[in-house]
Amino acid sequence: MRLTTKGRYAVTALLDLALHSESGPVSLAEIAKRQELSLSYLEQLFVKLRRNKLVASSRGPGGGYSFDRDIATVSVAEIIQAVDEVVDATNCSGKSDCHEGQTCLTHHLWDDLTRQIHDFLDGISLADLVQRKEIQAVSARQRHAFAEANLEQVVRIAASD
Amino acid sequence: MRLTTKGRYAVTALLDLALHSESGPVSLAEIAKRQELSLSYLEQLFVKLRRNKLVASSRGPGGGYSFDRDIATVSVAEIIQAVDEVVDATNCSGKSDCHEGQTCLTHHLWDDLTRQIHDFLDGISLADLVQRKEIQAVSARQRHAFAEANLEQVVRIAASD
DNA sequence: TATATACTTGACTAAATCACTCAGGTTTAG
DNA sequence: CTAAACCTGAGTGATTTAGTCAAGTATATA
Repeated sequence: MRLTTKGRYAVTALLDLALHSESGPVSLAEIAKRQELSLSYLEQLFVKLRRNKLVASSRGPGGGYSFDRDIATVSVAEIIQAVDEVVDATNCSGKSDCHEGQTCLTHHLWDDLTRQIHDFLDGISLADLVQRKEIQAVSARQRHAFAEANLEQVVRIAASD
Repeated sequence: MRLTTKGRYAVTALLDLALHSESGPVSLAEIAKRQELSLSYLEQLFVKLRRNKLVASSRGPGGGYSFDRDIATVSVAEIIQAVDEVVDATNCSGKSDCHEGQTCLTHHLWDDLTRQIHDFLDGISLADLVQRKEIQAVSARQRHAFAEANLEQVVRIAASD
């Protein structure tokens, strides 16, 4: 289990998708704007998420991404693994012949830690996150900010006429 | 809590030190040879370990490193923090203003994870590791290999006369 | 059917980090 | 005095990160 911003972005993006998927597919452009992530980078991540059957895509106007499964079955661990490829990497690159063809002194320790992290993240689903109060609070604030930005734009367009 | 080979090396080196510190200070050269780590790299790590009062050094011939404290009070978490400097880094670089001056959607999740990892590693001391059967087994094998290598060298020197 | 929207893919890259090496020190026991 | 051992800082090649850029393809809707 590797922990980089790539995995964090993927979790954030899918959580955003979960929070806005009531009314049909959500475009990456929307997610990118709301979560302040690069659109091109999101595209890369969603290729992997789609290949791992976490999301489904629909093309054309009004298209976007939607979930392929019940979000209660999608764990954070699965999302991170989908985008990060290398599953292990906390210990001696997964193999146990890390020291002179033998296991190294602290091999078991890193193995235990990897398991610990995995179990923690595997126990949290997107549905769990959607329920969380802090996340609902942040999401509400984002909706508000987004609506304001839209309004501003409408005003600007009206003024330019 | 950042997890790199640097931290892993530090833990391995200190564990090796713990396993061989009965008879006075242990030189980095010994540790480097036994654990197959670069001596110069170990030197860098031990500067930080010493500054963080985890070990004490004695210079000159017969010198080396020894523990400054009871190894039951030295946790794995502390060792990693000593060499890795940046304590956080699993979440939004430690601050909570990660998104438009506000906390980002998944901020709490990464906070929780960081705490989880820290607590796990903080609950394991060097004394705990020394007690572990797997570690004693690996250590015994290393002692054996080391003794053999020494014998070989003695034979080679004797032959070159 | 035209066209704009949105997904899809692959190549490329600047910057940062990692995992060291190298070249010199300084201290001190024997 | 000298060799063993710690101490320090600068440098470096390889890899990874976090993207950008460019050029597509598919399709809903007008």
